[in-house]
Amino acid sequence: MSPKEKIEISTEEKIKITARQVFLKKGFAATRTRDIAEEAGINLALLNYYFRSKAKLFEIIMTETLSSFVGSIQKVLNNEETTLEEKISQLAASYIDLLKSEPEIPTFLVTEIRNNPKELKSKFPLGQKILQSRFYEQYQEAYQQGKVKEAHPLHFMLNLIGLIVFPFVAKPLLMEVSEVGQEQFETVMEERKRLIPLWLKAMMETE
Amino acid sequence: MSPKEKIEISTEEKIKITARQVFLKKGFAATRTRDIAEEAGINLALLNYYFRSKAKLFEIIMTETLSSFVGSIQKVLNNEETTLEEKISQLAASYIDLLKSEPEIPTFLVTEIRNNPKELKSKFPLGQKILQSRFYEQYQEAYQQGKVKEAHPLHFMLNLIGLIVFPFVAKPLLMEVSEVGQEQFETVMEERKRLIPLWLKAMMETE
DNA sequence: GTCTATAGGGGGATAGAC
DNA sequence: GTCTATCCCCCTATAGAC
Repeated sequence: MSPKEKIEISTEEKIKITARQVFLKKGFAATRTRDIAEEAGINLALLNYYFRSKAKLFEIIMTETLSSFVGSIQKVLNNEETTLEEKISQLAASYIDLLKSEPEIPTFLVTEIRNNPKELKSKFPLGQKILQSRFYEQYQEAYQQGKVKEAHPLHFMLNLIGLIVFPFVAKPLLMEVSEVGQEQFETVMEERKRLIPLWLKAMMETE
Repeated sequence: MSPKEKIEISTEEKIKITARQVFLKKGFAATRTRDIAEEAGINLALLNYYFRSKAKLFEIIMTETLSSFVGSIQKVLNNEETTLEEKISQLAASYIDLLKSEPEIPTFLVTEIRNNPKELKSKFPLGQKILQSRFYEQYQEAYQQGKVKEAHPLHFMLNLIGLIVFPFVAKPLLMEVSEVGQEQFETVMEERKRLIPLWLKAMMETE
């Protein structure tokens, strides 16, 4: 490749990128391969040439999306240099940034897992990874030192993730049903980067 | 109708009940009218005889589900006899009870609104109803008295609803990805009836 | 590799008998 | 009202030319 050469995206890559957008937006069932082909500016036959079937293509997208999602979080969870509080702040900030750039991810995952709950666990032992993380260790330490009041860590995890993710799940409904617009939503999410760690601290000290 | 007569469900009603279950579980796009007919123990043609089309049937289900959902909440929001704190407790308790009996509702609403964001607003001016509620009035009073620290009420609403609803949205993923089972989930949700009001109070006093 | 044309099947809807 | 049989469209997938 000469240095002058324009960076061209291969047809295969173009299909994948487009497919990702469409699948994220509409979900597997509601997506037609024609939508993808059209939007990618290629012929429908090419999609099958490269990926054999809609299902295969979808599985690739799904796996890659989950991998990068899980991977990005694991780095934070297992950082040996940071305290529990710092990890919470980092999680809130990086999660929110990620979801601001791809707000459809939570709804996408929720609907696709509903329709196909199988095989996820074996591929992504997420629960296990959390339980084995430095993050979880630090949480347990805090609990033993009496800094955390509520016994069941499930509450803590639900609260941490829910406070971050739920607004994105509720966003379409919220924007439809109220006067909240895109700009205001983003402002509020920026504020939450700061607020969520404070809230969680206050919640953890409550019984 | 003689008093002795068994209470028989009309075919129309039977279709509607079944359709509701299937739609809630799989969503509009992934549901086949054949699924509904089969599970209702009737013939496919009957479905169209009574409801003309899949879309019409779906719209009826959707409207009724939303109506009862919204209605049940409005009663709590506009109760003149209760304080803000009591309303929060009641909302948590009755919402959680409702969702324990029909846990698919949140995911259902989220996915269907994504696929069809139109017309919801006009039919259910939910945002407006909240802003005009006694509940919201009391929240504003609390804010003016300095009991609530954070300026934007959107945070408060997102937190209130998110703490209640998010676990149900995350439930399929949670149960797939961890060792949490149905029983444990229900126990945790019962605890949250008590905890959410406490947490919210603590959060509201945090800046 | 990329296209056109078409096969093949599934699913929503209807005609018409009972 | 309820059924069987069937239509027909839409969508996925493939065959085959270029």
